[in-house]
Amino acid sequence: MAQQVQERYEDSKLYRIRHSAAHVMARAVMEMFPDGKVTIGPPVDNGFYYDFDLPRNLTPEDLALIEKRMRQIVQGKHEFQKTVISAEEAKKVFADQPYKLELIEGLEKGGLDEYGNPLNEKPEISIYRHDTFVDLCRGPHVESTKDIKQDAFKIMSIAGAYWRGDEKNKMLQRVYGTAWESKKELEDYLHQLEEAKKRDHRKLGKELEIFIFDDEVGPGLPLWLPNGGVMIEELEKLAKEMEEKAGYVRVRTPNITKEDLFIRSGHLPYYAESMYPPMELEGVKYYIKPMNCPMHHKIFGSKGRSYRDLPIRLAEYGTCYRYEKSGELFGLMRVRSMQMNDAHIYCGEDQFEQEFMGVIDLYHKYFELFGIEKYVMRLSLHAKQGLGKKYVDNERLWLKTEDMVRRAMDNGGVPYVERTDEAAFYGPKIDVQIWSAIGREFSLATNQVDFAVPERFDLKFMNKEGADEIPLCIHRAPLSTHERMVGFLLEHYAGNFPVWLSPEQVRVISITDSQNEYAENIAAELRDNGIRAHADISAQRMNAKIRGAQLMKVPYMIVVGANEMEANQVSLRARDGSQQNNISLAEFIVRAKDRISRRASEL
RNA sequence: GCCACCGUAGCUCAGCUGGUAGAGCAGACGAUUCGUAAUCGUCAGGUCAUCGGGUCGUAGCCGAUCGGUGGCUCCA
Repeated sequence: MAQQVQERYEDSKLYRIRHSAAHVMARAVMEMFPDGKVTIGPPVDNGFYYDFDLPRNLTPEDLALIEKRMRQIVQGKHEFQKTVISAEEAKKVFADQPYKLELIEGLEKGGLDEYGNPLNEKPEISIYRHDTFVDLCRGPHVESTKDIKQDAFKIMSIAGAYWRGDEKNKMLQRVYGTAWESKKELEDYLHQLEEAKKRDHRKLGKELEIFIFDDEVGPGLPLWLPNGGVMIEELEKLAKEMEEKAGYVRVRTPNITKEDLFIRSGHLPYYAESMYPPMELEGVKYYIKPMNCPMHHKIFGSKGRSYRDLPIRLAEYGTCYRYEKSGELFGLMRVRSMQMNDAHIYCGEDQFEQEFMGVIDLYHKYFELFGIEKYVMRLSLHAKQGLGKKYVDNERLWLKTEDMVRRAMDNGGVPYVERTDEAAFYGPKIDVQIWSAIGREFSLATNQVDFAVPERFDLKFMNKEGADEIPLCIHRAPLSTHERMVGFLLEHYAGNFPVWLSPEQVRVISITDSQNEYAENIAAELRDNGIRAHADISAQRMNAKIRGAQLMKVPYMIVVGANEMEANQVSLRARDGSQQNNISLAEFIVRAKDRISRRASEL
């Protein structure tokens, strides 16, 4: 049976509605600011935006007025009319619009699109008109403004954005809007945004007492609270088990190192901006490490290696510090201090595919365990214009290693998308892209090929022919950093962690204080069995205790009253509200231990 | 780093256009001894982010700094 082909967003009616709504918005804004300059206004996920260069900053009141005016405009039922014109004509139409003139130049000269990226062929130049407003635009649009439902769009926010996405350019004002086919869809979307806010890891992290930030410690430097500490311990335990099975060995390396190491690695010229500045002692500069690789390279190079020893897989949960710009920080997802689920695999070229796919396999095991389904594997490639700047200047090796990765993924039948200009400076990589609750995209895990740095470290092994050979290095971090992973898991589970990951696994609740001692004994016995439990013997009523445990999303509540104590039993209430009354503690322990040992998702 | 917005008790928030602060929860204490998501009462808690300025006077005005939020740029 033929599989139904999903319509591309670019071909959908929704896309045309949003693109057209952007034009209508631009018209409303230009009415307010006749001297304002327009730039571009494309559809995006869930909506659209338009970038303006205006004589003054827009205010929230302005946005309300713009939205109101847009409603009037769409009701005018103006047709969108396309006209193909020459570059000369276009320049006349947009004579007082410098940004449009720049775009026309780009189109005319050799095909640059609106973001300044090269196009394969010289495109035609077209303009779209609705009523009084004309915009340089390749379309497509809806037929008439009446296709934009006046109650199915909303202006969302105002933000700064650089012209053509380059921070050297002027900052424009970007107005974001959302538009849908019906009022219902808009309402659903807005509701969904509200729901997403509830599972924002920054909110949950505070409520569940996972981590905090403190002004005196500094931005981007999370303090892990006891509950967060437990999760980290569990994640490390998981990683160590999995890596041991997969043939990794563990190493440990210092947090600071002499400047020389990063000069040799090549990180300093590429990476200095993201590093904390050096400290100088007795004439020697030391840096806090932003990554562990160079030290692992030193360990590999610390003795002679034979092809018989390869692959060598060095693993470490290394603590790194990166000076991310202040505006880039974002809860736990983007921090300045982090612990990476790091490892470096040194192998020969003939072993590459197996090792690389071994890592991908590890990813899949983790994702299955966590039930992670919404992610995209991205093959991140170099860009020619970045050679010698962002990327090591060796095009031949770039193309070769990119092809090796592509082939390995294809042979493994693993779906992925390709993106240029996203590689590491030393080689291509597979990034696992995920989205935070509020919709921001992040690379969770990464699997990178390094064809450049081993040579700089003079790493070698003796091959079968008795000759020195430079190994390839695979950098990988399937469990990301503790920071990003915990942030992601908070949102993924909305704080309802599986039992093995839950900071507090069991809360024992006494109904009256006659059962307090019984409750404490039960908690102690659970702890003897390796289960994280404590008794709530506060003077609150049982209902309040249960509420407290539910709010902290404790998976199991053991309730004990006079009946249970009399019969030497317990009653179980799980986080999902299910109950199992008057069972033996031993029976519960079997259940809890089963879930924990299997790292099961069910309660 | 850039643009915009925000910063009031541990937390969530109220405080109209300036007349020197209030609630709920949490906490302490007391009472209550209770069957699956909040028992009642009392008390304690803030130099309204910080610093400077304007004003007879401000938590509400202006400026700077620090921190946060939404984007941009950048990234695990």
